[in-house]
Amino acid sequence: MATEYSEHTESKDKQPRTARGLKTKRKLLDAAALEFGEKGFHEASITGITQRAGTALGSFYTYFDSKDELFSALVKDMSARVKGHAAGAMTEWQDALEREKLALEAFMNFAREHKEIYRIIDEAEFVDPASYRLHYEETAKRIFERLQEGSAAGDFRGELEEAHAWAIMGMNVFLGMRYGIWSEEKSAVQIADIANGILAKGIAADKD
Amino acid sequence: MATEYSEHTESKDKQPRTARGLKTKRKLLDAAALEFGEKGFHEASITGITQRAGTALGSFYTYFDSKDELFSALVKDMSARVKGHAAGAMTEWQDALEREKLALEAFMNFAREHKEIYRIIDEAEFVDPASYRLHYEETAKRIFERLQEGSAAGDFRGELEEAHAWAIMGMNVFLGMRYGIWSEEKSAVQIADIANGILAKGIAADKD
DNA sequence: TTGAAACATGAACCAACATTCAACTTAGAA
DNA sequence: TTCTAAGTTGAATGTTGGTTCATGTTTCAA
Repeated sequence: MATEYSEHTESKDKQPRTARGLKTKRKLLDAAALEFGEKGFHEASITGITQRAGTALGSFYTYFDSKDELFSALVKDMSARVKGHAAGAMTEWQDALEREKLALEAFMNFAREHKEIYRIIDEAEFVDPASYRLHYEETAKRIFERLQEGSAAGDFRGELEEAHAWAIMGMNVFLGMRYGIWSEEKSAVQIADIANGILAKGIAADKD
Repeated sequence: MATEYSEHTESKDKQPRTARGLKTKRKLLDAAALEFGEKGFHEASITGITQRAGTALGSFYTYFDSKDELFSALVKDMSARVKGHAAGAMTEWQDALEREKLALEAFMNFAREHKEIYRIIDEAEFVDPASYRLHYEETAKRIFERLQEGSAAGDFRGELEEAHAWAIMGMNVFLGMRYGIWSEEKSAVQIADIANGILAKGIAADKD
């Protein structure tokens, strides 16, 4: 199942104009996601990408201006995919706390199934810092909006601010790395429960 | 004030044997931290490093086998420095919760003062994954030990596990990036308070 | 059917470093 | 003072891999 890639920032005159061209470009994009995911940006080579895609080296430059531009396009697409996957998972929930649990659970599962996406976004910190920043700023903004809704609904306390969203995001990202990418010794649900416990009551001793 | 660098894993026959050699090596190490911090591993060049250090290109290879080996040495040293700084800040505290606040506050301040260290450790994920992993695994272990001490002292609840440490670490790292490296719109104390509030009571509404 | 625009191809080009090395200088022990 | 090991130097080497381009093939509208 081939993937849709967003086209926002690509140079105007490199869009495929025929069905054949479209297919080739898609093969290149999918191959690139694999190559970058496996080897990282600098170890990855255009040759490697075109070989995986089964096209000639030169064909790459029919659709992309440079290795960097391709990576950039990929980051933006991966970012959108993560976002989409999380949104799709947060449909049925009783209260704001449960919604956060679903968000983390979805993220964990997504990371496991698409380790290459995780790596590409992470590496953007160095290859395409603007996209990296944008990705996390938008993610934080989305979390913050959920927090505000939660406060309004009486599920969360009232004084939450942006930094709370960044804290939650950091939690999620690191748990995703450790228990999603590095090892799968615990289930996504188990991890989501632990994180949710922190959000629900912190880690301090019950004083009753 | 020149910095001490640990020597664990360096090749045997490259240690300086005179005061002059020691000084040159230190200049190279300090210059490398700057160069890598500013440009990142791949954009950084040996030429750039030796120029900053004010030595000849060839002198680099008197003390290091390769660019990778140097980076590796740097990561291990930075890791030790972060650890040391945090430890130094966590001396005076009343309860385990306050200790965690001090830890984050120290980390925030350290990140601000040494943005290049932050970047070097982060980039190790791709340049020297083993060191990256080790850095975070050891940090998590240290946090987990504090959590256990806190539980034993009755400050934290009892069922805390390793994943709680990873969650806290993720929180800290992301807050450090956003409010330490990217901008300083809030003070380290403000951020530490917010994170500590999460650890103390979570984000759920008070139900009384 | 046909012709021009799209697309495909891979050899060749080229610039950017990391690394080597042989000649030279300095340190410091005896 | 002398001599050898340690350290310094920067031009030259070599490799890697992104990018270009001239040539050949396919598509599809007219």
